[in-house]
Amino acid sequence: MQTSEARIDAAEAARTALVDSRRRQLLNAAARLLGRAGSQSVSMQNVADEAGVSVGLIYRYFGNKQELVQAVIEDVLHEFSVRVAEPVQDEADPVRRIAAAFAGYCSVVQELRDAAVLAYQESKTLEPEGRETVKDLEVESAEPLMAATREAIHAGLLRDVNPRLFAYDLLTTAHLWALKRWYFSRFMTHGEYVAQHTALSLSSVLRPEHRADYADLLGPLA
Amino acid sequence: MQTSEARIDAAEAARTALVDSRRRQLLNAAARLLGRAGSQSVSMQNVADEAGVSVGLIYRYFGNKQELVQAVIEDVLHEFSVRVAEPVQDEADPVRRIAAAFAGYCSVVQELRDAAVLAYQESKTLEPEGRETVKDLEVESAEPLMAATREAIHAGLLRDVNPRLFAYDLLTTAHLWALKRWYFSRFMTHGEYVAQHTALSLSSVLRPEHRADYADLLGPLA
Amino acid sequence: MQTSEARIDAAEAARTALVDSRRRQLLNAAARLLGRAGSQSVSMQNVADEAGVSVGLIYRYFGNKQELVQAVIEDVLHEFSVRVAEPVQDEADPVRRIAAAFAGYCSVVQELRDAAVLAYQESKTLEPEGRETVKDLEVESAEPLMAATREAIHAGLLRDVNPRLFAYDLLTTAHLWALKRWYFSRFMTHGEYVAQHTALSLSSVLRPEHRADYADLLGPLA
Amino acid sequence: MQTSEARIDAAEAARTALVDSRRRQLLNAAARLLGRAGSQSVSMQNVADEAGVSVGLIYRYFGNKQELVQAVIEDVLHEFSVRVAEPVQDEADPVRRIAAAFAGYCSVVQELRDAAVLAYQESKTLEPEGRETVKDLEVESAEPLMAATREAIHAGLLRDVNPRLFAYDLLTTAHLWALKRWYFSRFMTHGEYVAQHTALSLSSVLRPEHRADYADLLGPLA
DNA sequence: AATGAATGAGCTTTCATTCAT
DNA sequence: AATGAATGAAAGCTCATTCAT
Repeated sequence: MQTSEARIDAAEAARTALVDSRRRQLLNAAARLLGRAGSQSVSMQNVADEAGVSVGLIYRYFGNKQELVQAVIEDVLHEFSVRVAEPVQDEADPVRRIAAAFAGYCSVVQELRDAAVLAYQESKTLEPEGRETVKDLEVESAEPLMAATREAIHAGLLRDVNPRLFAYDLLTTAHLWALKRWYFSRFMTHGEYVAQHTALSLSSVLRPEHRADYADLLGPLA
Repeated sequence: MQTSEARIDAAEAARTALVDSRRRQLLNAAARLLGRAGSQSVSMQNVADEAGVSVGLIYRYFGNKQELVQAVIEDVLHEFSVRVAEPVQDEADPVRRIAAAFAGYCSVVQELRDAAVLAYQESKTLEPEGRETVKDLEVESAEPLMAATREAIHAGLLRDVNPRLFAYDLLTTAHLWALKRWYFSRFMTHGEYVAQHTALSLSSVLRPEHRADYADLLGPLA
Repeated sequence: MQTSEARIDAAEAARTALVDSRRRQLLNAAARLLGRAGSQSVSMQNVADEAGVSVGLIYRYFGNKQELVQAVIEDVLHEFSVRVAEPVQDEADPVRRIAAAFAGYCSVVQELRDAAVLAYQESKTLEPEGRETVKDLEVESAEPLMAATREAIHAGLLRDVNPRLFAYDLLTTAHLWALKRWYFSRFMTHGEYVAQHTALSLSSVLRPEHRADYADLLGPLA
Repeated sequence: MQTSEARIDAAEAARTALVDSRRRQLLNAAARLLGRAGSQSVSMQNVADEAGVSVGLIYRYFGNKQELVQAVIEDVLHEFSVRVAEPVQDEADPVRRIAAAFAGYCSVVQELRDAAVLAYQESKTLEPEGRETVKDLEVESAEPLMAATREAIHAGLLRDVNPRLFAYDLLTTAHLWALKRWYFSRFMTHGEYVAQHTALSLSSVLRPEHRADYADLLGPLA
């Protein structure tokens, strides 16, 4: 038997769930629109049409357009963090964990290409506060890489490199495929892009005595 | 004593000079604003105000807003190409030429900070044709680096790396300071950013037998 | 009792009715202004003010200014066709039907004065496609007159005149009151204008042996 | 030997001549523009370009755009009056003089088509005062026809028709070819248009006893 | 909760007009 | 007398936002 509070809680929960699903519906519609027609085409009317609701309804879930755009970006970055955490867990060797994390970033970028470019294009239009949040999320998404790097250095596998620098370079290298695909795709596939950047990065910091252990990752640079 | 033709030529020259200086004035004003905010947030009225002229005047020098944005971007990229060519010439050693070219890119980026971000943020908003021109200019600006890289490989100083990949990575690393300064400046100066990336890049491709020759460039990674 | 479908249909119908009344409101406001001044001198703001709505609203009902002007003209011409068809039906005698049709045109012109001038003044400013539609509508509105004329000729009442020429002359004569009222009203009323042109037109083509039958229409020319 | 006043007069005359030729140059340029690209295209810049002078210069000869447009229209109407007076003089018979005047109007209309339409299209945009002048010029151009009509009536050749009505009808019939050529040219040439309207008009007012004398003008209606 | 008609500020662009040269 | 660079008001149009239903 339900107490009155429990009933209220249940109702509360139901409402929250509804709100969340509406927000999700709208965020997805906006993301779809961005991917299909670019950020130019994101008008409130277009988002409403794409989501199959009315313009007015959007304002029940987002205070204004700014907030919606902000939410879309944060949503994408969140997706990033989540999807990158997985492939890293299985790997015991810290160097191989670096490679796995980088590969993870790259595969998410490849999949969310258009959305990933968004952060670079729209960040200027955000409120300072929102911009900070976006930056925080980006830094956060580099965490797994940074942890693995620190560990690898500590284990004496890598030279004494600044982990924040090294990790962020790898993160941006992953992003770079989205921004500069037009160039790199002229002479290499995304797979080659990932492999060769893995090799170059590790080659720059792997201590000579351990290079042989990671010949498979270094490829021709071994 | 002036002939009548000489007088006409002089008048022509004066007008051309005036036109050029006006274009420059407008390009600079627009670049300042576009660097600060995206082109979506910059109105022609804003540009006019920033340049201290009337809206109407802009249209005497640029057909429409699109053309103005395009011209600003091309102008920045041109500046890039020009300013980067110099520091490279003096260096005979191809590896040191790579370092010099990278340092050159980095110093131009540092100086034109806001403008340098433009190409990344606005290129998606350009007309396809204009986009191609921008891409061509960007690729062109990587030429000195690519030439030095090829030479260094040919001289047996570097491992067998893809020069297009290696050179473009360096180019984008230089650009990256403009995009991610907010992060890197938390723990390093621009000078350190340049030095450490020079070291990392060379470290990844320098053949072991030549590392000693470039200890000054490799720093702690030597 | 209403079924759910019936309720939806009712809502649909209500919306359609609202849309129609809005369109009408805007068309009337625009027609009033366009009749007074040319479309070049009439701004969308003017139309909005005249209709008592906002500029933005006009664009919900008409894609752009061109479309609005086009719609106003077509609306007037449609009104013409509709209002002219009536007075003709009752008349059995084809000659008297010509006179009735002409009188009909003239009375509509008199009533829609300003609007009637529109087609003459704006047709050159329309898109080619729209211009064709306007021409078609104008030709269509001459149909009743042309039919009556053909019949009268076939009945041997009129000389062998080109019906397309004769009918169109009458149509434009009716329109002409709107264009040249400033002149004709100096020395005659609209009623006299109609009577005397009826007389002149019939006088030019009535076979001598039937003139006496239509002395009432020929007046002093009998 | 010149007196001082004579010298001043001569200078005055020279200046007046220069002013006139400049005005002419500009009016012709504007008329050419109208004929080629429609009234939409008449901007001060376009007129200046067409005339091969600067925009500023136009304002030395016309106070503003309004005045220029007005002058163009008046110029065309003046041309009308002048060119119509000639063919009438040779004809002694007043009925044939009517036909000659009508033919004269028609041929001028045919030649100045685009310019003739102008009066109908732009008159709404003129100042009230200018509009009056245009009307006066139009009435004036009907003078020869009216005189001939009066004479023909007085000579007992025509029925007792209102000469102002009859003459103006003919004048507008001439104009009508410019406005409705798109229709009439479907089934007749301009020559046939003139001949058949001459026949119709005369047929409506010629006294029966004189029809035979003008069988050549009446054609099939004889 | 949901709709979408209505608003109006703000954008890009044009062009008549001025005025220093 | 002649130029044309410069101005800025005003146009057409868009779209974030509101609110009666």
